[in-house]
Amino acid sequence: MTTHILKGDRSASCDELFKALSDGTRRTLLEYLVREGEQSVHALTAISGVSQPMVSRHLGKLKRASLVTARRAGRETYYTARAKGLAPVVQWMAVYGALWSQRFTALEELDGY
Amino acid sequence: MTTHILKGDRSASCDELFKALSDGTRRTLLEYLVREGEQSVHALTAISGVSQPMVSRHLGKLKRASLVTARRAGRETYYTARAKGLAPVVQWMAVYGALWSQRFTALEELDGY
DNA sequence: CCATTTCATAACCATCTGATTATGAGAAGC
DNA sequence: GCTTCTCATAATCAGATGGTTATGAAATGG
Repeated sequence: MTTHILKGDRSASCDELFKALSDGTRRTLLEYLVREGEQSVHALTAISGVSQPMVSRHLGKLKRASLVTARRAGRETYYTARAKGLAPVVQWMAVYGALWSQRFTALEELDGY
Repeated sequence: MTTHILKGDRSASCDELFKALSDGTRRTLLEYLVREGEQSVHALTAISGVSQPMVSRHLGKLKRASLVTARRAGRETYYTARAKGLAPVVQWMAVYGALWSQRFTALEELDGY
């Protein structure tokens, strides 16, 4: 009963993760956090192209998807990208992407990046 | 000007891909196609839990995201999972997941799968 | 203490999206 | 030829979602 939990366990977090990643603004925020490290809402608003309340809401979704963590310091809130948050999606990719073609051959074609 | 095209090129397909993958029913269809190979709309409807028109529409989205291909044979249409379709997402993962933590360490924790 | 900064929440709106039923167009079978 | 099967599209609808402005709470700084 421990193995073979393809559905039911992962799918919930996968759903939240894929949904979180399916928005361009959200990905922009996440990408910026990954590249630049911990950032305040203020800084994120500056680069997001949307209003501050919207940034807060996007960050909230990323947080609920476990893709970021928040740290309050005075009046600022600093958000940080959370590495392990992507794990369920990576697993999904590994199962279906790999099962289905060569094991992440595409990774070798990255070069430029 | 040739390199550093993180945005603009990939983001379009990434958006469509993540959106396509962000729906549970769509993932179920795709997963089934990956595991069982080419399937008719009829067969996919049987396992989807939703109506046939909805299955057609979901397949349409998967097709536009380049995740499946369609082959008409008589009155049936057979859909097939398309391996390379995931590439942009895999690349995104590689760039941000890797840049951000150890290079896909999560993959090593797959065991059960 | 008052003004300002920083953030989150509320109220609201337009649009997208998933789902349904109804319909229509082609193939197959009798 | 008529019926049946397979699929896609149209018409609709409820609810989620991205966006905005307005507001409020809490911390900082004169």
